[in-house]
Amino acid sequence: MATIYEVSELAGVSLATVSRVMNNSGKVAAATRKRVEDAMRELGYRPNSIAQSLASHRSNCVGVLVSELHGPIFGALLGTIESELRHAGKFAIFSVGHNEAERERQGIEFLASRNCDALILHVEALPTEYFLENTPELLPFVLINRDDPPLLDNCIRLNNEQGGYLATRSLLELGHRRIGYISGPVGWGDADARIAGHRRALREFGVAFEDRLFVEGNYQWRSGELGTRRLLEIEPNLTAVVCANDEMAAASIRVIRDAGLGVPEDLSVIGFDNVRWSSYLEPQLTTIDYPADQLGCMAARWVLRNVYGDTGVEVQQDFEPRLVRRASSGPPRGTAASKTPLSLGGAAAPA
Amino acid sequence: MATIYEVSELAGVSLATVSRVMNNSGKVAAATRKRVEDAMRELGYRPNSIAQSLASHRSNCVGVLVSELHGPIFGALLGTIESELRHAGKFAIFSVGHNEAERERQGIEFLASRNCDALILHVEALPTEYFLENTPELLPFVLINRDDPPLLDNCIRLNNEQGGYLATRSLLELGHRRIGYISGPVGWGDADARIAGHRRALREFGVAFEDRLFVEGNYQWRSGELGTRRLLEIEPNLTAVVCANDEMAAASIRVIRDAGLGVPEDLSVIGFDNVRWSSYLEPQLTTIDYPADQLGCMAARWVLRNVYGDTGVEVQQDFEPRLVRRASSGPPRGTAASKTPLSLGGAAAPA
DNA sequence: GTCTAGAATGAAAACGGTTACATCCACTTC
DNA sequence: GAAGTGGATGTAACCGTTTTCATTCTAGAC
Repeated sequence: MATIYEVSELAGVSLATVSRVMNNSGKVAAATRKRVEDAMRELGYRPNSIAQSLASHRSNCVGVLVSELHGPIFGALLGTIESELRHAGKFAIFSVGHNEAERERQGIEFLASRNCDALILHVEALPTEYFLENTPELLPFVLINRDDPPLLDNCIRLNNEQGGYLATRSLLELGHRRIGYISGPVGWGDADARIAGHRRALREFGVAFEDRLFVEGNYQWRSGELGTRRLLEIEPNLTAVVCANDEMAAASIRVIRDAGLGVPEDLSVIGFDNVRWSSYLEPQLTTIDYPADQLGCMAARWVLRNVYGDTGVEVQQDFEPRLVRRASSGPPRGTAASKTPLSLGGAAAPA
Repeated sequence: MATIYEVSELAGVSLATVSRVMNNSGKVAAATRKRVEDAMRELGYRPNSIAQSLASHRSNCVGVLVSELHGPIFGALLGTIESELRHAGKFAIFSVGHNEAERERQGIEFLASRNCDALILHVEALPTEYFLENTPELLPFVLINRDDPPLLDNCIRLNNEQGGYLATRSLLELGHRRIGYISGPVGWGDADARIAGHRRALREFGVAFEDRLFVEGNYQWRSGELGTRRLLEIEPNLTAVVCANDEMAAASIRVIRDAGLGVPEDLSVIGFDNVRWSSYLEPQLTTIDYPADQLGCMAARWVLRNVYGDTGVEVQQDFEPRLVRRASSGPPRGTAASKTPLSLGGAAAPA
C-alpha cells in the first residue's frame, strides 16, 4: 500500500502539502493540488486511518452499546445509526450489554479502550450515578431511551409515560374499565414510566388502580404468557390487557385465544413498540409506536454535532409516542360502543 | 492518560520491557514484571490501541458487513459474532450493504479503509467474480450464507437446497400435490438453491414443476401478499404454499385467511428461517430453521482461527437445515391423511 | 527600488506504541 | 580459567500520519 511518502515524492512536494490536500486544510496552489491528486491516483493511495487517528487524536469511531442485538428495535436503531455515521465518514463499532450492569460497564470499557471518540449507549441496568461519577473521565456519550434529569442534555428519549398513558386511555375511551397491565421489569426507567402513564390514564377516568390487575413481566414472551393466564384466572370480568411491549402482547393474544376467547371481541390487547411483525399478527396488534429509527438517527446526529462539531445537523432529543390503532383492540362486549362506533362519545374521557 | 513512557520511567525499565509485560512476549524476570505491573496500576495506565495498531500492523478490528440490520436474522448473526470476537478481545465494526452490489462494494471499501484485519461478509448482490478478481489485494474474508465453488474455503453456509427440499417434501408427504412456491429474488444464491430443492422434491414425488405455480418474490411482505393472491386466483385447487422466507409466509397466511380460507385446513403454508416471531403467528408457522446464530459464531471463529491464528477454536463451515413442524401445515382437505395421521404412509415418498 | 503582507510550501517534531538487534551478565561446561 | 550459553534488558528504528513553526516567494504600496 502506498504511503504518504511515496505520494509526496512522486508529486515533488512535502508531506505537509500532501496532508493539506487530503484534508482540505491550509492553502494549496491549484497546480500543486492537481499534481498531488494525480500522484495519489496513480499510486492508488489510500490514507492509513490508523495513522491518522494516532496523529490527530481522532479515531473517527463511535462506539455503540445496545442491550441486545436480536429484537427488531435494535436493528432499526443500529441501522439508522450506521447510515447516519457512515454518511459523515465515521465508523460504528459495537458491543452488547445484555441488560446487566456489569456487562454494560465492561462494554463501555471495551469501547473506550478502542479510543472511540464518543459513545452511543442503550443501556438499562447502569444507574444514573455511574454516569455522574464517571463523567469527567468518560468519553462524550449520549443515552438512548433514558430520562435521567441530571443528564438531560445527554438523553435522546421517547416519552414513555405518555405512551403508557395513550395505550390505557385508548382502552378507557372505548369503554373498558377492568384493564390488566403486564409491565416490563419494575425499576427500569422505561418500564416504570409506562406504568406511570397507565396509572395517570386510570386516574383521569376515575378508575382505581388495582394491584391484582398488575403483573410484573420482563418484556419477554414467557412473562406475557404467564401474566395473561394469571389475569384471566384472577379476574373473569377482565376486558382488556395492556402489555408493555409487543412481544408480551403477542403472547397475551395467544393465551387468550387458546382459552377460547376472541380478540378483541372478548378481550382487547394492546402492545408497545410497534415492531415490524406486530402487523403480521392476527388480529393485527394495536400498539404504541416506538420510533427506534429516529432515536438512533438523532443519537448519531448528537454525536456528529457535539463531538465532531458539525453544526449543520438538526438534533431532536425528545419524541412523543403515537398510538397505532389496529385490530386487537375494540370496545368491550355489550357496550353501546361495541355496536355503533359512532356512539363512542358516550365512553370518552371526561372533559 | 498515562503513556508507556511514564510507566517505564516509574518502573525504572525501558519501553521494551513494559511492552513485553503487556503482551506477554519475550522473557521478563518475575520481579521486573511486578514492578511494571505496579507502575501500570498506580498510573491507571491503559495502552493506546491506536498506537498499538499502527506499530503492530494489527487493528484487532473485524469488519462486519450485513445486507440489512432490521430483520431477526441479522440480529442473531451480529449477536454471536460480537460475543465471539469480544471474547477474544477483538472489535467488531459494522456496515450495511442494502443488497445492492454498489453499496456492498462501498461497504467493503469503507471497512477496509479502517484497516480491519478481516471481513465477515453477508452479501447477496456482489458476484463471485468480484471476490476472485480482488482476492489478492482484499483483506482476508469469510462469506456467510454463500456457496461459491471457487471460494468454498471462505464460505460458511447453510444447505439451502436441502432446506427447500425439506419444506416441499414435508408437504408432499402429507399428500399435497398442487403446491405454490413464492421464491426470493431469482439470481440470488440462497433463493435459487431453495428453488432447486423445491424442484428436487417435486421430481422425487413425480410431480411436475409448473411455471404457473411459481411466483418470484423478494423476501418481503408485499411480495408474499401479491404472490399468494395470484396463486389463489390462478389455481383454485391449490392446497399448499411454500414461501422462501417467514415474512412472505406471514403475508401468505394473512391473505389466505382474509379470503375466508383456513390454514392449514384449506391451505398449508410453510416458511423458511424460523425467525423468532414465526411461532407468534396464528397458526404457528411451520418453517425451516436457519441457524443464523451458529453461522455468525462460526464466521467469527473462522476469523479467529485463520487470521489471528487461534487454533484452539473449532470451525464448522457447513450446516444442514432442519424442518420445524408447527401448525401452519397439515394434510390437504379430504385426504385419508387428514383424518388419520397414521395413514401417512400412503402419501409418502416412493422408496 | 524597497518594504511588507500574505500566500504557498517545507522541515521536523510529535502521536504512543512494537520489535529487531545489541548488550550485559550469571552460569555451565570442559 | 576460558569459552560458550541463554536469559534479561536496553537502544533505537519504525509505523504513517498531523501540525506547528519557519521559510520562501510574490505582488502591491509607497
